[in-house]
Amino acid sequence: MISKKTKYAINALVYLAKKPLQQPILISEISEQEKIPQKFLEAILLDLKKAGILASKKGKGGGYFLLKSPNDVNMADVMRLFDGPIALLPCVTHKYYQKCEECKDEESCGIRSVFLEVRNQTVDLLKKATLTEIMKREKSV
Amino acid sequence: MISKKTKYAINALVYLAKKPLQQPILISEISEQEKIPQKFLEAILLDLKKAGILASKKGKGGGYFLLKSPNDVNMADVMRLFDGPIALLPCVTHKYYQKCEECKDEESCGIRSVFLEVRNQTVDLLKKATLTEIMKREKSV
DNA sequence: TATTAGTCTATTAATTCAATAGACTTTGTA
DNA sequence: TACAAAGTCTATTGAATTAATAGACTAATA
Repeated sequence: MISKKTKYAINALVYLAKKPLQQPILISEISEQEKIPQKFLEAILLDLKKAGILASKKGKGGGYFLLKSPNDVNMADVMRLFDGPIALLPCVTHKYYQKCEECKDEESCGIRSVFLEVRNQTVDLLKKATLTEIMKREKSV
Repeated sequence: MISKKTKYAINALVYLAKKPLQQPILISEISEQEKIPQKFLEAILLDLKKAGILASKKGKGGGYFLLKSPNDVNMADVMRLFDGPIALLPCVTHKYYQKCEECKDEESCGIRSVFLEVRNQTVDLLKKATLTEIMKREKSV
């Protein structure tokens, strides 16, 4: 399961992606519309800003807006930002790699082979799932 | 990430699958060979027994052995047993289904659509990953 | 009947998750 | 220029989960 943080982040991003470019949206608006505790949301948006996905404007008339193109924001990146690795086993991640204690030879490990395949497929799908793609899927029903 | 419990369970199952049918294997042996804390392993094996995957024999000459055929034990079932749902979102699981608070219409939700696809692909792969399959992959390198 | 080996219940330490509180800083505008 | 709006930062907390440990109990075999 992904954390609430990640889910909230995705909801907020989709919400912002539907607004006009560069238009600052209040945290309080996102919080109310998407039913996300405001203080919690503040931290999330800040992280998304630090990651270069969002930008913000302070003071009156301020708020958050998408910095990256909705085409360039995918679910794999968002999940990694908040939940860490997507892989189900540490010996199968790229950035957070950790060797298994009990494993003699990693290359010939049947368990690893299975979970490597799962990871690759999942990452593939999540990378294709951009904000644009998510909005497209919404409309098509 | 899967829990250590699940990982230990898989390691223990693969270990048992390599032994002769019906031959009871000591908990202590599995614990040592697979580097799993013995007390922790006891609980795991008990759960696998309750799930009908393993059987045990008490007293001298006792131990655990596979009850199901290695062909019928797959990673999806094992993961579900210890870690619960495989899906990344509650609105996309079968048995643990929960509606999203903020979602107006589930059928047309673009986020859900993405994560449903991820879930289905993952479950597919994990169901094919039986103990037999894992052992086959080990040899093939 | 002693010994071996699995079963059961309870507890604990550590970590992570989700949320909250409050003070601080920046900025637009009256 | 001062006030109010709105984002930023640091700290804390409660709950839940994970990983592991301890110890008493029960069943089976030689």
